Amino acid sequence: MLGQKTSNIFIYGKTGTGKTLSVQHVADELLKRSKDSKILRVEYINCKLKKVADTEYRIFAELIKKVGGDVPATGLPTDQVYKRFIEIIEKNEEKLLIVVLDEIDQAVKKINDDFLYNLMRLNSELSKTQISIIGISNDVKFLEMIDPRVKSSLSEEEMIFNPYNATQLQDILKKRAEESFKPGVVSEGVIAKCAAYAAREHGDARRALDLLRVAGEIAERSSNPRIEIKHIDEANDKVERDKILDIVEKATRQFQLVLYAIISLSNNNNEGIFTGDVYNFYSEVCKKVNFEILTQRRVGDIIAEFDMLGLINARVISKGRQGRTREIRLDIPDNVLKKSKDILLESLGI
DNA sequence: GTCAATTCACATGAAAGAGACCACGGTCTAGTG
DNA sequence: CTAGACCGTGGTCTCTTTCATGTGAATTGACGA
Repeated sequence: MLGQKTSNIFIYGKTGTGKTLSVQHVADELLKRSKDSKILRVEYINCKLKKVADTEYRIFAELIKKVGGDVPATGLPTDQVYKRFIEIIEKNEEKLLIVVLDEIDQAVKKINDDFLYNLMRLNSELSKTQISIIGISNDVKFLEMIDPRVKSSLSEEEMIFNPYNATQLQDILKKRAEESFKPGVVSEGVIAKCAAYAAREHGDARRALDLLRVAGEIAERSSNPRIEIKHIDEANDKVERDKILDIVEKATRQFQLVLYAIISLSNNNNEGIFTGDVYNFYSEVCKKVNFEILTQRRVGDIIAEFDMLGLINARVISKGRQGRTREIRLDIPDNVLKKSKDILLESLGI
């Protein structure tokens, strides 16, 4: 294996299907087998994390940090960072560096695919070290949107991870339950229910485990010795609720203003509301609380982001002569709505 | 009645600016011998 | 003379604006039956 040219690998699979875990496991095994740590090095980077690796600069900066260099968070020209990376790699003298890029599709979407090309091209500039890339993506169409040159070399080897089905999820959950709960705490039915919830979310094992954990916490708090099905339901609610409230709370002022407008409008109107309505209401509120009014262009983007986050459901429709617009429907469950609104009111000082 | 052109109200893209943050190198200043 | 403070320049990043172009169907108006 060593000494030969290594392939790049491209892995595809939905979230929670064990891609990351498998890669990490394989990496560990490889490291174990190469007794001399000077030969091989594996670095893992999650491209989705904001503030860590969502630009070319930051990806290289992160890589440098991982291989033992130091680089400022900003201020250097990108090619400088690039050069520094090469220097450090050469100095380290490992034979092979495996770079795992998790959620690589996110990075390419945000930046462009040039950085991938640069990364591949690095091999020709390095004399002692070889770099091999493992790209992990949960978007199949990802390969279609990148540069053909990059595509062919990235997908030298491809692997696909299929979502877990309910039975497999049950197995995973059972194993985990044995490890972390005393026998008898978790019943068969509870696990089935848990698995069913997660299977609905395209077989996300992480979510299933989360659910079980939270349900355990809930049961414990109500000093119930056993986890029951209702706890799973509660846990599902809670996980969902926390996710939403977290988004609402952490959003910037302008996002909160737009969301407030949407919530207010959908209060007295069950039918869909439109971008124009939202913008008007939003402007009014801005005037009232003395905030700068953003352009409609920007507000449109903000609405689109809420759609991505799942707080609203926005569909582009054409109303014929009345133009094209988004039809927006709030997608926050009732039991969270009030709390969300309270947070907004307080944060905006209305 | 039918059909193509028109029109609306935005969506969507691209480019560029403002302001925050930061590194680097040069210059100035104060303390030291 | 030298270490540290202080500046100016040039870079990135995020959020935003400006300008430009795209778009799907209701509406309109011309046309032919």
